[in-house]
Amino acid sequence: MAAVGRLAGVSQVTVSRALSHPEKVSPDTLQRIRDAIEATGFVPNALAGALASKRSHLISALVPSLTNIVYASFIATFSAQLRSHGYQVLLSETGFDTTSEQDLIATHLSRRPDAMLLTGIHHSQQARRSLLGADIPVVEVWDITDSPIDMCVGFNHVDAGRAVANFLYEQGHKNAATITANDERALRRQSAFSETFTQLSGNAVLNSNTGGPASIGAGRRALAHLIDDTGFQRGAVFCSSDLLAHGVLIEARARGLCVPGDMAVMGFGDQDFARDLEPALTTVAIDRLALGSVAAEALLARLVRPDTKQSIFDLGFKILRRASA
Amino acid sequence: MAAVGRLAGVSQVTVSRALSHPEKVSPDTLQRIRDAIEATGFVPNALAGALASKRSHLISALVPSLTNIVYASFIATFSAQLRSHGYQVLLSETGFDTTSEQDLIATHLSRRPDAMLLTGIHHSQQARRSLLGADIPVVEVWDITDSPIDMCVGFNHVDAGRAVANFLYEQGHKNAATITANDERALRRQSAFSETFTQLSGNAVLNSNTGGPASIGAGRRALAHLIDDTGFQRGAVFCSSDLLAHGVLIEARARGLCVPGDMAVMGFGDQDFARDLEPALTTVAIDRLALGSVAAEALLARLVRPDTKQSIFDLGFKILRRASA
DNA sequence: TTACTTTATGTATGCGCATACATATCACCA
DNA sequence: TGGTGATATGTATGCGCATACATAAAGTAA
Repeated sequence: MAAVGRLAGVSQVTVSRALSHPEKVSPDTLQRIRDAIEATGFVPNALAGALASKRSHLISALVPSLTNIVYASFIATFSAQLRSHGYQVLLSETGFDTTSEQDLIATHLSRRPDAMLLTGIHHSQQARRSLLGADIPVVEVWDITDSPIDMCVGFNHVDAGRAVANFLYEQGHKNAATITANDERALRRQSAFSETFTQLSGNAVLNSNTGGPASIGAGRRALAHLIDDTGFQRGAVFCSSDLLAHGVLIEARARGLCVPGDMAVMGFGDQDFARDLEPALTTVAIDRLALGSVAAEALLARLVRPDTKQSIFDLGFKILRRASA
Repeated sequence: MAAVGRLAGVSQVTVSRALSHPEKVSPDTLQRIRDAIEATGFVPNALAGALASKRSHLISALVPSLTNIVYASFIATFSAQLRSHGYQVLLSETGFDTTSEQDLIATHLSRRPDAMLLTGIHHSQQARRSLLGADIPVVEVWDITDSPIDMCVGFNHVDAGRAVANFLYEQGHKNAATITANDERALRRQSAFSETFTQLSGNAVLNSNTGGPASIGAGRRALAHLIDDTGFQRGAVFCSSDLLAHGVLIEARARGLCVPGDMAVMGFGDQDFARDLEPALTTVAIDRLALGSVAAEALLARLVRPDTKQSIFDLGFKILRRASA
């Protein structure tokens, strides 16, 4: 920066100003500085800038999995929104484990992010302490709670499970099964569903857990297991993700079962392919774009005015009735 | 760090050493320092550390799209591998546009990454210049070239297209069509396929471009278009991604076409669901995990010994014959 | 014992920038 | 003409750490 200044005939400070407050520099000086930057190929050192100004323009984000399109898509929105405000996102995968999340939080905090996004509302005590100590805006997404670390953006998973139970019961189903990935929030929806459905129909729900992440293959295998090993035959199947539901659809067809005639299938998430399946998948829509952008807005608001009050954003959900249930 | 030192009765330097070279600090001093760190909740400032040491332990990665599982999955491996060596990955989405890539490169370089990963081998001239100027290891992935900026890890897309053409021709197909997403590498495979297949069979290939990213819906619509508007009826369909092929399978079934009896379908990528479709998808397997880890290893090697010589890693591809073709 | 090495720690310094404050110049009005 | 305020630029400083170098203490071989 000093070298650029020398070339433009000004001091380092003026170069700094030309970059961050161009309106405070006279037009011709500005031009000379810009020419000098061009000529030298100067790239400002954001590390030094952050150290001096105590603002890193970095926002850290922790998601369970990058390969899960559900997280990837909302992070894409989140990042784009923040980028347009001059922030960069430092992204890491935590897995579904609060201890590894805790380590990552410490690592991320060492980069002095201006704010942080976490997935879910369950974090280790140590993690909460670090975050509180860091004194930066924090947004927890994909779930809501009355006592967020700072802010939260999401929806109520218990309500969602209940709503699906009511919906399927009202469609006339008396029997139901669930297929759920190994994900705390999905399990919460599952038990809410199960409880409500049993209460309505008087019949127990066959709950199953794939023991891993959601995938088409896992959905196929889960349905096969449900039919072959537990004798499930007719009724509704509520899957914790569209991906599982998709696998269920494939397996059902391979077995000659008619959906929704023999078996109604519901997914969760309204992923882009849901409408393109045969039959089109009935599912629960979550506005993932809104999730990403509301989370970004919330952080930005806090960064501008640290006393911004609203801290709980319930984005809700919507049952999308299509052909499969 | 000075405060921690005061509490432990040592200077700031000793604290710094305790953190980065614990073997150079006497055991009891080390313990006192660790207790002090624990007591104060001290989190080292990586920005200052990077500024002083000129090593940021940050590696920047630019991919076209985070929501494309194909990129997400190899980046997951790449990140995990680097994390285990003490590096963090700063990830951004470039879209499929070299100008926006160029801007992102500048932004990323301002954070002084120790190395950079780029997707593909086509970059703006300006981008190449910045990268060369930054003087850091660079790895370009998903493609290979004789003249990488620094290193490249991938496979030959022209060879892949040709191999698929040979494969389908040998299966006895005389007619073929292609459905390709709007992606430079996919288009290169398409034209290689097309040229080779025409040469072998004497018949022109019906090429189509979805004009956007690959998706199940796009695959369905593309097949519908192929059949309704261009009269394609029997033959082989080579899709630029498994996702498109999946859509083709659904549309074919919806139209009562038998796969592979009436129409053979090939995908590309061997995504996890390919084996779980009905019929199971014949596709081209790319070892994405290897891609991520070889790229990470290549960068790590360069970081340790800057004169490491090998710079082109051809990972190849493999045609996986399953039921759909 | 001397001289030399090893181990443990401290002092001084600077990485590259942003900020507070000082200074200089100029326009403008009384 | 002096005084006031606005505009443009510069000087001094420190952000929090890592590194080179200096020093002190203890061990080692002759």
